[in-house]
Order: sequence, then C-alpha cells, then structure tokens
Amino acid sequence: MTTIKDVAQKAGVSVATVSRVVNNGPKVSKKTIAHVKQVMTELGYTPNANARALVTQKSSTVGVVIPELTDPFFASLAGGVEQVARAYKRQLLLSTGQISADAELKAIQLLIERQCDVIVVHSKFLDDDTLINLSQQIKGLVIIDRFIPAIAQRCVWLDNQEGGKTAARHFVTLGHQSFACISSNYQIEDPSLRLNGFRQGLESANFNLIAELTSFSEPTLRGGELATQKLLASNHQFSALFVYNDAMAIGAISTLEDNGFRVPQDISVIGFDDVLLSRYSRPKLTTMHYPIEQMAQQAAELAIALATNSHETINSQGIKHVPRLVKRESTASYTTI
Amino acid sequence: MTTIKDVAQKAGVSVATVSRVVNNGPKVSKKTIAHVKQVMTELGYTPNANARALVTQKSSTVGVVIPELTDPFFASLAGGVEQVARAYKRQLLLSTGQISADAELKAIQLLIERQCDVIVVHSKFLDDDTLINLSQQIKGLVIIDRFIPAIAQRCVWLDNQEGGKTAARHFVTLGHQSFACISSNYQIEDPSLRLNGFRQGLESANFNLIAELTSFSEPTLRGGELATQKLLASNHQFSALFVYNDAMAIGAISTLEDNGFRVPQDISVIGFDDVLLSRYSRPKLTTMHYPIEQMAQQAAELAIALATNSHETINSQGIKHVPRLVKRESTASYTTI
DNA sequence: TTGAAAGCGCTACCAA
DNA sequence: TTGGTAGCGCTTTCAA
Repeated sequence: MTTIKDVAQKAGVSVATVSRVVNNGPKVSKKTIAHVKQVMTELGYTPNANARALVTQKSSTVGVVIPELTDPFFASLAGGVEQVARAYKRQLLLSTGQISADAELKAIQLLIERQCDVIVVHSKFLDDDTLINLSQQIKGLVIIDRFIPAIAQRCVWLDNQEGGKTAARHFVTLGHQSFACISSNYQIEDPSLRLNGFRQGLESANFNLIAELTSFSEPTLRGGELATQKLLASNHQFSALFVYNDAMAIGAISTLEDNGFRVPQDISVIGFDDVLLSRYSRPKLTTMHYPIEQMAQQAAELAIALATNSHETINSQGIKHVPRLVKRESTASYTTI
Repeated sequence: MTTIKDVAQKAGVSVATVSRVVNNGPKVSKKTIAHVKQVMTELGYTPNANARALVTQKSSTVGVVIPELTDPFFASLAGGVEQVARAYKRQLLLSTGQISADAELKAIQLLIERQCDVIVVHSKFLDDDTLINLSQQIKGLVIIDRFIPAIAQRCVWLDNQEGGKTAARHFVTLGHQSFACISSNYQIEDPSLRLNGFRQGLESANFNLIAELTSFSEPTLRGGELATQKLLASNHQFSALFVYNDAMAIGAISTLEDNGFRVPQDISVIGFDDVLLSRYSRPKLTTMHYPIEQMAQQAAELAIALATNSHETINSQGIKHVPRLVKRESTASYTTI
C-alpha cells in the first residue's frame, strides 16, 4: 500500500506538504502542488480514510439502520439516506436490525464503533428509553417512522392514525355504508394506529366498524388472502375495505375476485404505503401514500445538521408527515344497483 | 469519548491488558477480565474501529456497489451481500454507481479509501480493462452480473442468453408457432443477450422471430405498454411474447388485455427476473428466475475467500448461473380454438 | 511556503 | 499473567 510517506519521499517534500495538497490546504506553491499531484498519480496513492478519521475525530460517514434490505420499502428508506450521504460526500454505512431489539441495538453499536456520528434509525423493537439514551450519546441520531415525545426533535414520522381517518373519509364521501378492515397481527404500533384512525374516521361520520369485519393476519400477500377469506366467511356484507398495506390489499383483491366480487364495482379497496406494487396491480390500487424516500432524505439532512450545528429548532411534534390519498382504480362510488 | 486509556486508568491496569480483554486475548486472569469488563460498561466504552483498522491493517468491512438502492432488484443484491457481511461480523459499506462509468469508479475508489478489501461490484459502464486493473489491485474484488473472461475467477454472472433460449423452448413445447419479443433499449449487453438467446432458441426449432414483432422500449411498466402497442400496430399475429423483464411484461399484459386479448388464453407471456412483482400480478407471471440474492451471497463469500486465502479455484467460466423457468399463470398451450 | 514532530486510539511485540 | 512502548497513516500545531 502506498502511504503519504512514500509520496513525500518520492516527491522530495515533507509529509506535511503532501497532506496539504491532498486537503487543498492553504499556502502551498502551485509548483509543489503540481509536482506532488503528479507523484501521487504515479504511485497510485489513495489516502487512508481510517487514519484520517482517527486524527480528525470525524468519520465522514452516514449510518442507517433498517430491518432488512430485501424489503423494497426499507430499501427506499436506505436509498433516501444514501442520496443525502452522497450529496455531503459521506460514505454510507448500512446495518440491519432484523426484527429484534437485540439486533437493532447491535446494529447501532456497530455504527458507533465506526465513529459514525450521523445515524438514521428505523427501530420498532427498542424501547423508548434506550432510544432516548442513545440520542443523548449521539448528537446526530434521528429516529424515522416513530414518534417519541421526549425526543420529538429527533423524530421524522408518519401520522398513521390520520391515514386511517383519511381512508375512512374517502369511503364515506363515495357513499359507502358498510365497512371492513384488514390489519396486521405484528406487534408493533402501526397496525393499531391505522385501524384506530379508520374507526375514528367512520365514527365521526356516524358509522362503525364491527368486530366480525375486522380481520388480522400477516402483512403479506398471503396474509391479505387469508384475512379476506375470514371476512367473507363471516357472511357480513361490506362494500368498502381498508387494508393495512399494499401487499395485503393486492392479496385481498385477488381473493375477492376469486369469489365473484368485482373491484371496485362491488367492493372498493384502499391500501397503505403506495409501494411500487400498487401501480402494477390490476386494478391499480388506491392507497395512502407513505413518502418514505423523502422522509428518509429529510431525516438524513436533519441528522447531519444535528451532528454539526447541534441545535435545529423543531416543534414538539417533530417532523410529522401526513399520508396523502392516491386515488387510482380500486375505489369507486357506492351504488345499489 | 471514552478511550482505552480511560478504561486502563480507572481499572488500574495497562492499556495492553484492556486490549486483551476486548479482543478475548489469551493469558488474562478471570479476575482481571471481570474487573475490566465491569469498568468498560461503567464508562460506556466503545472500541474505536478506525484506530483498530489502522493498526491491524484490516477494515472488517464489506463493500458493495450498485446503481441505486431504490430498485428492488439491486436492493436484493445488496441484501445478499449484507447477509454475508453480517455472518462474518463485518460492516457493510454501500456506494451507488448511478449509471455512469465515472460514478461507478468513484464509488469503488471511496471503498478503497476506507481500506475496504472485500468488494462486490455491479458495473455495467466501466470497461473491461478498468475492471481488470482494479481486480489486480484488490484481491477481494468480485464482479457480479457480468462476465469478463480475463478475470473469470472474479465473476458471478447469469447466462442471459441461455435464459432467452429456455423461454423459446418453453413456448415451442407449448405448441406456439408465432412469436414476438419486447426488449430494452438500454445500451448494456443484457437486452441483446436475452433477445439473441430467444432467437436462437426459436431457430433451433425451425421458427423465427420477424423484425416487425421485435419491439424496443424503456425497461419499465410504461415501456412495456408502449412496446406492446407497437407490436399490436404492426398487425402481425403472435401467440407467444417474450419480454425483457417483469415490469415490462406486466405493462405488456395490461395493454394486451385492454385490447381484448386474454393472457394466457390468447397470448402467452414470459417475463424475466422473477422480481416480487411477478407473484403479485394477475395473472401471476411466468418468468425466468434471476437468483440475484443468492448470487450476491455467493459473490460476497467469494470476495471474502479471495481477500483472505487468495486462491480459490474456479473454472474458466467463472461462477455461472443459469436462469430457471418459473411457470405460473401467464403461459398456456397454444390452441387454435 | 515548508518541515519537524506530537499524537489520534489501538494492537502487538518484547520484557518482566 | 501483566506492562511498556513502538508505530499504523494521517493532520495539525509550531518553528523555520
């Protein structure tokens, strides 16, 4: 490996000088700059980022923690962070937190070991206190997709409840009168938030959601199919179905159609997340848009600001996003024909 | 920041001893181990990975270069590498190469600066020579999704041409006699490889693909729709359609159905890649499976082996994967009814 | 405009 | 079983 010493020696200057030209430091004559650069390319010199980080006490990295990379939703999250990292000429460190508190903590720890001072974390399993502690330790830590009041200024999150309400309102506006909901059985708070929002939205229009038409399953295509079968088996009528996420919604539509229901003519369906899938399905899915990539960018920008300036002023709600209804083809007005 | 010195001081031992307990080094009394560990947690000590990397001359990282993270295909690639990195207790460094040679090179350079010695690169824009050079410089560099004979032992790739052939054979087996193909207009070699394979497969069964039934467009849903419109506008008949990738195939199916053709009853469609999408579409897509995650794992394992052992014996084909036909619902026997 | 040298946090060698 | 210490590659004073 070629080091700064090698360059200095071959160029007949001191390492200090070489360092200066590498960092565009001040007070170096044009002549030496040219000469040193020449030698650097001759030798194929690459500065050692680790040594640099050690002495400067900054790593110029951005860390991101997500459950896994193979889920397109989380990949988009990481993608948003990556774009910002690149814009700031920082290297992206990626760790996965799987689906356990231990793994999430370990992922963060790994980042800290690398002296990573700008970190965007998607955590559903670590408890509030741990995250609060961590954020005391790391100025540039930002939590995404979760709101913790005590560290509101570190949170970039989506109002899931409001999403459920919006879905309910849309159905009501379309004239629907009987409603069903498919939710996820995962033990995180998003499902109940969305479900509650949906319920509240209905209730404020004087409708309600009966237990027989609320079905829980895995948040996957298959889960959507199973949950829909349960709904159908209940023998209760409904013309509007709100589903936890797009994958489940597509599974639901497929089971509805297999059972002779047309979407949206007989039953309207609203999904959640607006992942790629929703634009590829037939009918194209009406869904609540989750601007995850944009939120991730914002989270990364915030983390960098926090790590450098230290005080951004953000209100007590943190950075809250409200999901937007994207009307496509899976919802229609209720007709009694 | 707490350093090893702080721990040593507070524990009343030397830094050498602390270092030993951190690294599970030999010959330390149980008593000191316990005591030092105690102090470490009290102080919240985290070893500095950069300092460590500097002295040991190894970074314990794995680097991966992909065009972008928001494409699920590349996210899966990165996911495969990440799994291996985690298994080997290495941190993942991710750089994106966008879609230009410059950006690809820069992404690799960034990894090298971090002393990353295990790198999996997906590069479509850098030329062979640059990649060959780079692989001379970095023992643990592995190229994925591309075959370069001169560095065959560094390549993990998919035989696209064979995939085209397999698709053709499947259509022929099903009794089809008139064929169409939708390809991508991107200037990389995959499209022509798949197209040529398809042509060859047809020709070896004494069929052929006419120019009017070969349509090029962007490799997206929309591109698939447009390309299908062109096909239909040609007024040539076909009952079997091979499409460059799944996104285009889904676009194609949607346009076919909009024009009164049923899939697969009237027209059979085969896609390529077997991304998530293909299992969510209706009808579910018959497609050529691209085992990208598995290939990425293999590439990462190979890169680690290469970086450590130095000589893996691999044949002159490199590690070649052959795409497998996944029969789902978009293909059926040809009938004249 | 340049160079000498201290030191970032850590590991690993040599002594004790 | 432990400690002292050189040195990894680099930046950054301080002097020249």
